[in-house]
Amino acid sequence: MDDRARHLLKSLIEQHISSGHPVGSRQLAKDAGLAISAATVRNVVADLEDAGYVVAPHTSAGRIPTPLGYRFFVDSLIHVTPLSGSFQRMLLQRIGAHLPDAEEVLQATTAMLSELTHLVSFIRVPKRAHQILRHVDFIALRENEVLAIFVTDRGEVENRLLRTESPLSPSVLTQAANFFNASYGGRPLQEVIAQLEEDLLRSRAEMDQILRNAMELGKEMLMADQQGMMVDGELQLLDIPDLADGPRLRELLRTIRQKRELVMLLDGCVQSSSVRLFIGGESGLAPLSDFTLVSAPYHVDGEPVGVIGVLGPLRMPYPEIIPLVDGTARLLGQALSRTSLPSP
Amino acid sequence: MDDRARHLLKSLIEQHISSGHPVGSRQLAKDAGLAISAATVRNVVADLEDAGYVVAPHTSAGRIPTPLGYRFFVDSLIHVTPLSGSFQRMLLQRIGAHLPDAEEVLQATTAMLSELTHLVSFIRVPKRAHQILRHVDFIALRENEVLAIFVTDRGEVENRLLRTESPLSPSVLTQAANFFNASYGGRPLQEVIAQLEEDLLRSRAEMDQILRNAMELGKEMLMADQQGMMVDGELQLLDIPDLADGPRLRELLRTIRQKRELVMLLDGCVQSSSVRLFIGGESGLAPLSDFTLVSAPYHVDGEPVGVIGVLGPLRMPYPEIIPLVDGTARLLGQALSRTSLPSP
DNA sequence: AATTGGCACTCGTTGCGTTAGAGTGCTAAC
DNA sequence: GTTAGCACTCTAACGCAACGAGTGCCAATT
Repeated sequence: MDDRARHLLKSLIEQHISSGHPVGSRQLAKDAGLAISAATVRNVVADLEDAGYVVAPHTSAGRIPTPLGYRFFVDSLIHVTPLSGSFQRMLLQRIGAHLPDAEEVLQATTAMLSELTHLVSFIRVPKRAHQILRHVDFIALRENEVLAIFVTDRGEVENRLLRTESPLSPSVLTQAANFFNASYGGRPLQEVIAQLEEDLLRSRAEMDQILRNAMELGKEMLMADQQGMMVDGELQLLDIPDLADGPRLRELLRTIRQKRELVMLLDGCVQSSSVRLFIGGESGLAPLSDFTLVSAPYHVDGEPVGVIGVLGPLRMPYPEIIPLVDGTARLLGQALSRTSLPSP
Repeated sequence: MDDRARHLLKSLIEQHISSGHPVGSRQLAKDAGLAISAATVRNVVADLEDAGYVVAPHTSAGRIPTPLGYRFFVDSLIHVTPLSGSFQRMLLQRIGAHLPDAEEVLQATTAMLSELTHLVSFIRVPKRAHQILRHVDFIALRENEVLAIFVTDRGEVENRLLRTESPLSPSVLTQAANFFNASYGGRPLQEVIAQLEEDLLRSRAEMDQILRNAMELGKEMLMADQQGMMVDGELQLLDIPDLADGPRLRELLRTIRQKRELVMLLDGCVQSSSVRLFIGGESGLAPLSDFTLVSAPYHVDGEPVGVIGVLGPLRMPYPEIIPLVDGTARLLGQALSRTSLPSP
């Protein structure tokens, strides 16, 4: 493909992104800024169609980009410019306003991303496997109910009500908690679970029951990761005039709701070095085939722990969206990292 | 209004609820089961229109009920039959499956209600004011960060990261927690807050800082009540063919999102003796004027603590919806009450 | 060999008149 | 008080023609 064709394809896609309509040869010739007639444009565009980058919705209409066309566009036709320093500072301020509560930070970040992009945004929550178990508590609530509380070094708290077969006295519970803290405290959650599993096989002490329950709670905490995803801005989807309602939108919303598939998709991006796009059917998920997903992993203390992203129509302003998602991911990681806390 | 008119109005509304179309005199005469001609029906319906119970969308169409018509319908034309025992047992089983975790119970209940009614459902979460503070913990996470954890007798846990000005040793924190538990434990949250406020004025001890923070956490727990609402089934709104998209739907979704107004509305129903309906504009909230809200308070241990409800188009199957909401409220209260727990 | 203007052709969109049907209100008869 | 009949109204659906945007192709031009 020669230079002129690339330029025309770029111009065509840009026009279609901003107008939403199919782009005709006449308009394209005018807007591309080339000293070229509409007829010549037609020839070139016909080649682009043969190559699969654009299609005509019907015989006598202009062309619109195919997913392949968008892919080529983002890969080879545009170069994204990083966010300006002042803009970054603004975002960071907005994200960081909710420190030190990590959950609130995540919520604020999705809300912000959705607002800035006018798209649905989501965050794959940070993995907990490497968080360190800081504290465990067993609290007697009523006769046969014990509340188990796990606290990690990042301030995440998970709790669960346990039913016990026989009433346990507060002193037994305190003892159990002390033992627990001594044995398992200060170690990564993942290790704790493994250790618990092993210990349970060996010992058959009277604490079995509470140990077992605690282990399950620990497992649940890790398990929660497997469906930990925050979504914001679903309403933005209703504002897309193109696919206004249609069954595809329904399908998409349901997919977002169910999370499972999306989470699997996102988890494949955690190790990516940078921003990553799934345009149209590239994700392999049927309900996404009319949409584009832009994702970027974020790192906490150097470890890639989660992914943020936005989801919208194929026709989205990529040159703005991509740096926004990328930048937000970096800033989020920065905000959540230990080093971000002001030293005393 | 005579008996026949009542019968016709009832029949008209039932037909419109099931078909969604305006109901004409011919159809109505046939379906009402009266030995009456269409012409007679026309006369009666004309009176009903004068009385404001029905309107004709345009000159040569049948009639559809007005909000006033629906109001009369639910007040005087139908009598709701309670849910069957076996059905109640089924629901209770589904609700209770998630005990003893109250939060999960609430979530399961909204999901169930939404699924059964095919409407948006929501729950005003139980008020915490009367819950008893069972346990407080202060945990040192890092240099200047302390995690405060409050536990109530119902197993609700709230936590918050506090920044302290100077590093606090674990022993100081333990001491603080012990003091806290001894002074304030076992009392209703509301009292705890009041007491804290008072104590803070008097003492100027070194614990001031942590006390103050703890008080704020306690306040936050109560405050959280003020916007505590769960929503499920927003997607159901998209299935309403009538107002398919339109700006009203958007407006409604936004209102649901913002919660504030809805929460205020619902709070007005906590003291109601039973199920309560807001048909059309009756709520005074403009975005609800094309919808009906059905709410019912639920009681925990005899105290009215929250409200559940559904939201849908004016044209909803009231004779099914009303007992469903009412029954679910009762069962939810039952599930959450202490007495529902199997005694040892 | 690439480019361009011209031209016939296609097809979606828009606007308009026509028709069919449903339903009403009214009146006169029962 | 009820009913049948009838003229009238209004919407929804359909068909049709005009319009215009856009294409593809060909022959002429550079």
